Amino acid sequence: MAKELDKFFESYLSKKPLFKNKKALQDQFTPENISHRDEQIEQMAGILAPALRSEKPSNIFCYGKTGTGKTVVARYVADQIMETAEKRGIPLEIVYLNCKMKRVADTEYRVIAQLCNIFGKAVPATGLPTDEVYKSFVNTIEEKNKLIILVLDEIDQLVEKAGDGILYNLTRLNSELKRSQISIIGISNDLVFVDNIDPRIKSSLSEEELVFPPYNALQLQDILKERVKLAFRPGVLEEGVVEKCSAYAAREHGDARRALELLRVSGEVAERKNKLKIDIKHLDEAEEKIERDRIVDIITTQPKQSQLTLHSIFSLNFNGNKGLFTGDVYDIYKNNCNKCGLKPLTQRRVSDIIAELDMLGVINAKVISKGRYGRTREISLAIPDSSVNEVKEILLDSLNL
DNA sequence: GTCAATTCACATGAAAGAGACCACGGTCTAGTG
DNA sequence: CTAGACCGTGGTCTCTTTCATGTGAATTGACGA
Repeated sequence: MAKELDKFFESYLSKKPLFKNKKALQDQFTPENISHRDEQIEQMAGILAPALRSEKPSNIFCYGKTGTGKTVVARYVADQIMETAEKRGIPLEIVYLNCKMKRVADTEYRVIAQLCNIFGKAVPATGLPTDEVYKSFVNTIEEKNKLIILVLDEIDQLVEKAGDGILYNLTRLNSELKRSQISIIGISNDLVFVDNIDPRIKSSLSEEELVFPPYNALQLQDILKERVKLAFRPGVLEEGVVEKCSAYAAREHGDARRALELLRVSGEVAERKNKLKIDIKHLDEAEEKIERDRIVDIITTQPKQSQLTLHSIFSLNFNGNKGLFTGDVYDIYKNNCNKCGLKPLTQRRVSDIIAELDMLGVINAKVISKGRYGRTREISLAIPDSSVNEVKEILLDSLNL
């Protein structure tokens, strides 16, 4: 066995890798030139430019669907402006914070605490009153005596979880600051997000607005080709792979991130199969794999109660029932709870869990009215047949059934 | 047959509670000089 | 005398429960044709 493994590694190394630089296909990568976003880059640069004269730039609000280049553009412009500022010794600091990161920046307290930490003031992860942390934050940046640009990525997630109070406080902060100033760049995936926040905050937050429209298939192709040059060794892609890949992604609202992921995974699939080229079949496989991984990932990270709810839906579904309703699921769920020793939750909560599972795309749950027979959710599985068994295994395993 | 009222089985909202975390400050304890 | 262990307090955060209110169409039953 040891010898075989030895051989395996040898042959692995002797193989010519398909990838030249895989990083170019990953999320955090900031390419040197960004195609089809010149307009946004120019606008953003124009708005932020006053920072170089130590004047507070307007707050910017960027929105557009996922994978339309918002983050990349923001990072790119930030990098460039920082470079200039450093060269000239201009007191400017740009902080990037992704509000979606769980347990790091998804509540008001944590965002402020995180910012304090970034600015070099240690603040406990919890335990202090929020206004205390605010004070500490104000003092810290006041000491800095700098212009600060705060990039809040996925700001919609933050507001959804923590309310818009934090934005209000942040925008108001400038009046308390004497020596430093803060500008905010908010980035949101949610297009209607601005309509739901307090109009006062809205007006101060989105002094300038940048819209990022989805890429169309041709633009995606350009972007992919650009990255392919960086990421793969020449000639490893079959004809038509890039085209099909961008077509896939364009169908999904022009999401460039997804297109890049698809390409990366196809490369990995082909590599694992010892192929010298990546063809369209690999692309299909990659798509399936991404979807399967996504679902498996979602399910394994769910809390036990959610898993049990899902398991109950599974077992009902397997008995051939077509119309599954909340009440049925809850009955089975309660039985299952007894079986594996969990304390059953109330129906109210299970109803929410079902809604959450629907949001995650694991099941379809549609609210229907059955007239005299009440209102309920009609539930069905949204998992492709090919992964149903795998998921079932995972659930049984995780629940010790 | 038509129409409004009724009714069901939850959905959906709001508020409050429980329990896990965490830091802080005070007190106790054991080790050190 | 001091560092570290140990507690109680006061705060946040997440997950739940409790209580209240909302909802949409099948059903019902009165009414008129």
